[in-house]
Amino acid sequence: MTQLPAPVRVAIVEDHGAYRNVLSEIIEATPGLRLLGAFGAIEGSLDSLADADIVLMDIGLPGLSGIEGVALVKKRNSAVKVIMVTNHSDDERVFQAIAAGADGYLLKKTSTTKILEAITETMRGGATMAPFIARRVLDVLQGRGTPAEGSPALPAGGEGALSAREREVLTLLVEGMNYREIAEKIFISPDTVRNHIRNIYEKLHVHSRSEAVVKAIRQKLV
Amino acid sequence: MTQLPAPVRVAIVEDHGAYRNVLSEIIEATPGLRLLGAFGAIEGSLDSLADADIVLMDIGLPGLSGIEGVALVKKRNSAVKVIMVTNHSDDERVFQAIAAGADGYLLKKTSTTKILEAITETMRGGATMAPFIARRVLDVLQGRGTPAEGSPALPAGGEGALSAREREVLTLLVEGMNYREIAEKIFISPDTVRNHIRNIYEKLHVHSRSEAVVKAIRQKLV
DNA sequence: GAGAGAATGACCCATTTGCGCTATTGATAC
DNA sequence: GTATCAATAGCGCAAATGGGTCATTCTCTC
Repeated sequence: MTQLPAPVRVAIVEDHGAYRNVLSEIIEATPGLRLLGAFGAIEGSLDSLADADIVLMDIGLPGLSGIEGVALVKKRNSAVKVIMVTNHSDDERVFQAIAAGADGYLLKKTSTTKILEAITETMRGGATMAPFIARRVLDVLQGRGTPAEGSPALPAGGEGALSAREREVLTLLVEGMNYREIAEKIFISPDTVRNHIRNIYEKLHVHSRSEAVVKAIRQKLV
Repeated sequence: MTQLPAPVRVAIVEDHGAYRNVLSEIIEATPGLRLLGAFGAIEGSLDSLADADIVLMDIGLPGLSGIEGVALVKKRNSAVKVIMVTNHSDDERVFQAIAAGADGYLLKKTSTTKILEAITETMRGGATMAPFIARRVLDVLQGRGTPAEGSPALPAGGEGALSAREREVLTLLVEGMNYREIAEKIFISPDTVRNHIRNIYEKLHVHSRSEAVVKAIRQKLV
């Protein structure tokens, strides 16, 4: 059996002390991996990072962000592989990090075995994405933007503004549903959906679905 | 204790008999999964595929390819999740399949446990990519690597799969014009406008004006 | 208690849309 | 030379949409 010729040198940048310790212990406890250092910030750690084979980089760092960190490390030494670690798959910075050259993307809730798998796969030239990250990447590649489901709680406040129900219907319009689908989704009759949409058109000064969704998106109504 | 309300219905399309049997046995041996059917080709299996929750689809099929298969299945029932299975990570069809709407990508050498993981993650709304596939996807998103020759250009790459004329029509769609208005604007017949829009829908994988304009805006096609 | 708004539901009707087919032309590819 | 493809154009049809009008219920507010 062929072992790796030398231990894989791993560096960690994570501002949260507890999680940094968890990661450190995992690395140190794994044969074939050597912990070069565990840091709380990019600043002051660049030399070590540029000397690593793998960097596990938190995306949300104080000072220089993880995104800037990727770019800086890659600039110093493009051979370094950087795996980003984040809390939320819907983090907008996912794509900024990818653009900056990240080699993988994990969620903090990822199991330790998965983290180790990610390291070995990355060293072998692959990349690892947590499933919910991969989903977002595929969505973007397929052009299905980012739904970002959630609360229309903020009462945008404009006069002549849409009612809560109307915003709800508009959101579903933007998602491409027709009258019947919207009706079933929010448990009202298709005719009532038509009425809501009618009122939305009037308030937005449009006369078709597509005009409404364009306006909704451009004005960030949804 | 709450079990899943119903087993996940899995269908398989794989022309290589031995591997098809392997996959079938894995599915049948796993509690919570039910094998709807294992087929050697798309032709004749579409009804079953459209009724599945998950389809494991070989990409290199005789007759209709796995890519065409994804598109057909998604067209029948967009709720079906399709996981592609391929032999080679450098298969240029990876990106065609993603564009066609694939929900995941595995290599045939992927272990059975990974396949089952992929199914559960996909059912939960995630996506799974084998590391060497993920690598290629990241490369493309980062502007390195190429989505391979003849394959349709990806949205991230810029112009997308739309022809110049189609983009022109799409722009007018976003501006809220109807068929007749677009026709007058660019001096072609309304029927031709319909044809262009039809082709746009097909390429964007949508089925209505509003879906198309949403995608156009989010994807910055216009 | 009257009035205003909202949300709900319904009917009619013309137009628009989405998609099934087919077909010709010109340019490019192999 | 043939195959492919974009662009052009047409026909038919079912479904979806947009607009008009009317009505009921509930909740606020004055």
